[in-house]
Amino acid sequence: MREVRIRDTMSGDLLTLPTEGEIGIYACGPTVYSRIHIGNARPFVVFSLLARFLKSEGYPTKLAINVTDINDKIYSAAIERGIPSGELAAEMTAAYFEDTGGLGLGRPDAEPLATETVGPIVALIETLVEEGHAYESGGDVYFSVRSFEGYGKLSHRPTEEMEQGEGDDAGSLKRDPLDFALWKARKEGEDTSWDSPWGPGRPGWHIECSAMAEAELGQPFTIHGGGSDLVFPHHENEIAQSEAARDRQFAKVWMHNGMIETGSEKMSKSVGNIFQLSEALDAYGAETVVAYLVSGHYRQPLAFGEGPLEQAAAGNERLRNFLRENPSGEQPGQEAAAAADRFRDALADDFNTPRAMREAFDLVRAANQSPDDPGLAGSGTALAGMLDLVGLGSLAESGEGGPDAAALELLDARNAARESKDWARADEIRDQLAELGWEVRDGAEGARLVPRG
RNA sequence: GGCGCCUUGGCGGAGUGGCUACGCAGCGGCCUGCAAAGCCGUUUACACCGGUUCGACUCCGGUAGGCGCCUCCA
Repeated sequence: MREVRIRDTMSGDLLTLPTEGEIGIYACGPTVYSRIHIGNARPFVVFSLLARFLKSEGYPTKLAINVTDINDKIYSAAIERGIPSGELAAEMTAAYFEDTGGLGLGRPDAEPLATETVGPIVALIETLVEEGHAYESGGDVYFSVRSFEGYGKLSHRPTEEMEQGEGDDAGSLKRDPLDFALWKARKEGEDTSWDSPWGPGRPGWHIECSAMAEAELGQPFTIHGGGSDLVFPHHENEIAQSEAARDRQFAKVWMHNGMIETGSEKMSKSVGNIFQLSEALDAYGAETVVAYLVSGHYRQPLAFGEGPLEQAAAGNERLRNFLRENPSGEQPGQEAAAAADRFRDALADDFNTPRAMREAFDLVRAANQSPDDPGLAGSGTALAGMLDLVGLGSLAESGEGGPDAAALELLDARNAARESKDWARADEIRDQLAELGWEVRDGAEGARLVPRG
């Protein structure tokens, strides 16, 4: 079990994860009012792979990624579509599962829905009201920011000059412009609501995550993650709610991923420069999308575009070529095993996936240089294991079956042509094989067929 | 205005006070009947100006440009 360190947003320090007890990870998932874009996919991939790595290191780990299916945006999007908001949310939740499923990384250990956590949410708000951290006002309930001393400690903001809201006109019901809604009374045109001690309504943004995180992981839990754009106000407010209510720490480590950018601008629905995950998967495939996402350090912004995606695909091809020639099976020699160790070391050091990938590529080059080096024996086995950690294990799979009879017949014919040095005929057959989707590679041990990229 | 971050070779993107990141692309070469794959070499990368230092891309200060959050946002 390696010592794993993660950069903590609150302290700015690299914190070592505890080696005792369960590692609980809560990552903020999407608000389901539309299909998710590639930027939304980043935290899903980062935290899924982090959990995978921790489990492989022997850490008991539980990853929870929520679905926020109650939100103003859902109401407005449903009205626009002319369908019930519950229907829209259910549809987009299903689309989210399908889109993220397409990444081939499996599911998180828990995927709670806000609509299924209303009971704990109401209970949490009641506690806050009882403790004097929240107050009812016209059917709404607001969190009293000034009642929580630590407010601002995550985002490092002075409470002066802060105001917040969800863009509605509820401000007049607040005692203080800093306060934010925990519960919102049902309004005209809203077709879903839940009963509460304050009348029918629904949870505000933020409170659902406090409730779901605690329900799934307890409090405190180890890592709370999400996009860096959630630091304020979302995560700041989660801390305020949970710590004010329970009087103990909420999460030990705050881990935030950087934004995906197009033309140095954040990909955002409001900017209109979005690229849906499903589109990226359709156009490039899961392996390319995952390789692209692990090509940069999770905390840094990552440039998006055709170039980066195609480069990721080309890099994958290099790895795939190697794995084709060096299938898994043989035990890794000393140097191959050392490369795998360094790969894991890089992941243990603030989950540095690009540095880990360097180890993968370095191993490929070394093994290609010295195919007979006993220390590098079993490099294919080592590499496949490394890549599996970052969701690219499928590169080691041979794909859908070998060449069919027709292709093999052509290959035989070409071999015969080459035998008699009939190069024109051989090249002609090579073209025919290309049309069937096979690329011919002549090697020392004869010609072989490889699926064309 | 407040808080924070960034600026690396054609592109993407790590990293370190002195030692090749890596990948992609280009160019030259090796191998090959020709290709492909692979290997080798290659275009002296660290925004700018000062400072600290024996030595800075890597620390400090400033300049320019860019970005994020402060309102919904992964």
